[in-house]
Amino acid sequence: MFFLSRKILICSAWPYANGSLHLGHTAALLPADILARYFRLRGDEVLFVSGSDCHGTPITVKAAQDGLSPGEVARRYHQEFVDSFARLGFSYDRYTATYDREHQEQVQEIIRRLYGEGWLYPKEVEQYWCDHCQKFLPDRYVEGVCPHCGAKDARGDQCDSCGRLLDPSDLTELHCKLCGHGPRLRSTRHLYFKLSALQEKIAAMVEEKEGKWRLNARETTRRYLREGLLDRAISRDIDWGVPLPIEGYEGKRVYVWFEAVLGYLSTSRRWAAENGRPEAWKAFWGKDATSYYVHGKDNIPFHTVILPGLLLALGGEWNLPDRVISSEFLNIEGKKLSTSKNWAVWIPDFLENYSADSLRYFLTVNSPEARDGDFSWREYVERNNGELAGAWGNLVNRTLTFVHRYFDGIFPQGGNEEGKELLANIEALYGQAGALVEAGHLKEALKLIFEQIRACNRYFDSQAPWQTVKTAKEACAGTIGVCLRAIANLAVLTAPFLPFASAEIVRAFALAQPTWQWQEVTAGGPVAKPEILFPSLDRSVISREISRLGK
RNA sequence: GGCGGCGUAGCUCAGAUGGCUAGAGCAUGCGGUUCAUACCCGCAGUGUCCGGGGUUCAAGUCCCUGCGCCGCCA
Repeated sequence: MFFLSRKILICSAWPYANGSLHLGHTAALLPADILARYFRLRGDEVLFVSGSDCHGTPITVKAAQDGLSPGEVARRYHQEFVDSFARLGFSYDRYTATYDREHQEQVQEIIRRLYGEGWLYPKEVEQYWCDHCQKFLPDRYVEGVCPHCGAKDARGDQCDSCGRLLDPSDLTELHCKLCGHGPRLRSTRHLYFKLSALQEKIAAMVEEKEGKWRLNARETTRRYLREGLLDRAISRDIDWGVPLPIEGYEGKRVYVWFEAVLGYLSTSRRWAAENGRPEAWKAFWGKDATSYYVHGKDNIPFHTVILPGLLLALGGEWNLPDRVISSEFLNIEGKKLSTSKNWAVWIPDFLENYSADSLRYFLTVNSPEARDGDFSWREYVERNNGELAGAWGNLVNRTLTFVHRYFDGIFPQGGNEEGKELLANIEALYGQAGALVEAGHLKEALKLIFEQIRACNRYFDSQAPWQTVKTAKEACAGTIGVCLRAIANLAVLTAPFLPFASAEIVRAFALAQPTWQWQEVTAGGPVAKPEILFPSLDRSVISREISRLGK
């Protein structure tokens, strides 16, 4: 069959390396891995990149708290992220860190170029300076009394006790978070990016991509455009980040958000260089490629305004974001996730006791596209036991157990009319579910696949092979043959979503290199019996896990 | 405070461009089956589609307004 291989670029957001990965990150980033696995199965060429965001003020805050250097904090969490993602089954082609030298050099090169071409211009602004510490203070390092609730030690960006967003100048009795001395305003010079000049081009992009971005991404971007794009400072007076490579700006660092989105580009180039084809990345960034950007809704403007703005400023034929998959937030037990209150489920912890597949299943099937979702342990346990273990795991288990008990583990010949219909419906899923996945509707795709899993269980029941095995062995063989072929294909169809379980089934059937199309399994060969794919969870974990939240 | 999104069965969620007697999974009740991880299958429901106005032959779907949740910005 004629098949044109496409270039698919998948960019998933950069988790911030100041704490462990939690369920919120996973929910937002998971669609990227499902897409990557799907397109690879289809035979498309995929470049799936991301990395750890290792610079910026919050990391220096965390470092000060833990008595470490910012670099040590970033390295520690970066290593942990690499491990967590591997165990979650995330199949990045390249996962980097923003402190890597290659990344820093490329960011500096881009900044030099933008500066040389007049896209960056200097501007004097007033900022708080601490004489005692001899440094400019980021907003959150300026503390004082909150004008709204009177709390002491409100941060300059936000008051922790009343939750309001603030400007440092709102506060009274200002003091430096580090030394307690009073800061003063002092003028400083920053480089600004001429985003305002790109207003029309970015507006044109939004129209061009009409219907391909998630609604929240499109509307948020339109809102920014309506308000008019503003030039943004790309530099910061801090000492942890990529140094600005421009004369007169020594000691200043690149604002993390400009740097992190450029990481997609720098990581793509590194991937290409490391694979011995230094030019290979270009095809994934050109107009013939299709790009997917996957992140949480708080990241929208960085991907739909700033990154396109930088690419447009760089000139040339860049492909701007085709598909933007911005997920909503995930609540935990009905309450907003909060890392500081430990109202969160941490990935390293979660994976000690529960499987990645069951989490991938839950997050895919349970997260709404247009509003915040909810993770509750009760729901998680019930879906795991009822749908994953009960429907899919049990279908595999009952069928393979049957084959081993009555057919010596050999794939039997045969089929029947009802079976033909079932198999035709499953074959149709490759097209139906595939189209949904490509459009970013992962949940609908997975639900469609699970309908056929249930249909297969129904078929098994209605055929009652446990009876025909005694009375009509040939009919029984036909039934089991149909179920086996159904399972082999359902295993491929679920592979992007449940990679670990699928791999086991594929191994059991000895399918060589399955692809996203009907898999013919030859009768007469042996079928192995895998272990239980999805262990049932005891309901006691519900109360046990809930009681650990918030402590 | 300004802007945007959202508010649908007990629970978690589907329902572009208005035509539905409003759906799915789970949970609940009843029944069947025993190959299988007390699993699977069948049947049965249940909903002032957040409240209040309006447009229309027709509104969960469009408009206005109130309430609530979420995000962004200042």
